[in-house]
Amino acid sequence: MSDPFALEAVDVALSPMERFEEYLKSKGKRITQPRRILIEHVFSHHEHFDADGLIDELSHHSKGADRVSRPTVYRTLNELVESGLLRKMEIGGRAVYEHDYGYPDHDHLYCTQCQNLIEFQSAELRELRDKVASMHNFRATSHRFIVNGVCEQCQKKTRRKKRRVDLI
Amino acid sequence: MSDPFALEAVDVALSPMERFEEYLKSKGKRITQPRRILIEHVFSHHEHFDADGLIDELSHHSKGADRVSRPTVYRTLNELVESGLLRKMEIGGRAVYEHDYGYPDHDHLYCTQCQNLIEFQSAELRELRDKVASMHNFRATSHRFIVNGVCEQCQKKTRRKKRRVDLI
DNA sequence: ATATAAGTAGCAACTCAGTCTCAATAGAGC
DNA sequence: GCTCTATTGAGACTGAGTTGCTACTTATAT
Repeated sequence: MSDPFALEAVDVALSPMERFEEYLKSKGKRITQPRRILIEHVFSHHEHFDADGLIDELSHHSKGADRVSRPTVYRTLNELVESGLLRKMEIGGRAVYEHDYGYPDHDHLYCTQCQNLIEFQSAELRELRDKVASMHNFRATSHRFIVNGVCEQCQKKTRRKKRRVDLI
Repeated sequence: MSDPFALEAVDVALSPMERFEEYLKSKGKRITQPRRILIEHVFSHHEHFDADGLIDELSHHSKGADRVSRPTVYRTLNELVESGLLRKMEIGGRAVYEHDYGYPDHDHLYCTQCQNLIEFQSAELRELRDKVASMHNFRATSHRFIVNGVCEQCQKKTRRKKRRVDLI
């Protein structure tokens, strides 16, 4: 049973690794082992993630060759955001990252119960944003729209719990 | 020359102080001097502010009677958010507060150049939010919409600077 | 291949916002 | 005023993220 709202990846000419190499070269930076490990890791699955998780996986629980230190995880995440490969957002005072390169623009529903992020796309939102911006002579470059609430599953769980309580 | 988009305050039965007292009583909490000082201070002007500013004004540069300690500033801010008097948001990894009680719902344009927040209201946004939410069987309770970009004044400044450079 | 120069990794120390502990104090109700 | 309990303030602490520094890689020239 597939999610009818799941977002499709966008076709891109270069792999994330290649794009990152372009970026590094353009900045006179070097393609190093830790940077390779990190980007490989980050683009091997498509979930939202935070620095802490990466540090756990790459720094704490890692044996020799593919270990990356804490500062380097942070440094490289910043470079990935800077280069447009990742998008960073703050949710509940916590930095969360997601793929940007090769992934369509979208916004999020945030379930305050299970902390899950649900993605959605809306052309109308973009239009609305640009309309409001132009009304204020504001040159919009990006936006962050997060809807807080309770997702379908958590609503069901809560209802079930309530019913159970009612029986007592 | 007044801002044609300035938001109007909403009429409310109780003053912020009175509302806060209601809240405190309902929670078995006490109406103390530091809490009074803080809320008085916070509702005496209508800008966006952060904990740091309050600490500066009330904790560092304050003489005797209306001094409030750093932990108490943080504690009370949380209570003010909890009680619905203030709204908290994260911008650039930094917590920013604004009046909620007696102030209409709105969202923000954030100028990445001068760090200013411009408020705007949009009924359409609310409708759009609820439409998207219901499409996902999501029960929306609130949202945060921040448009990043450059405000009118900063655009002018930048253009001027560019022109100056062009002359060289 | 090899030397060389410059960028980078890792460590540990640091910063900064926010929280916690705890002893002393001050509200609220009697 | 007295008592009980919430609260304050000081300082210690936490956790995310950053920085200074030295040893090490990487890129490039030799």
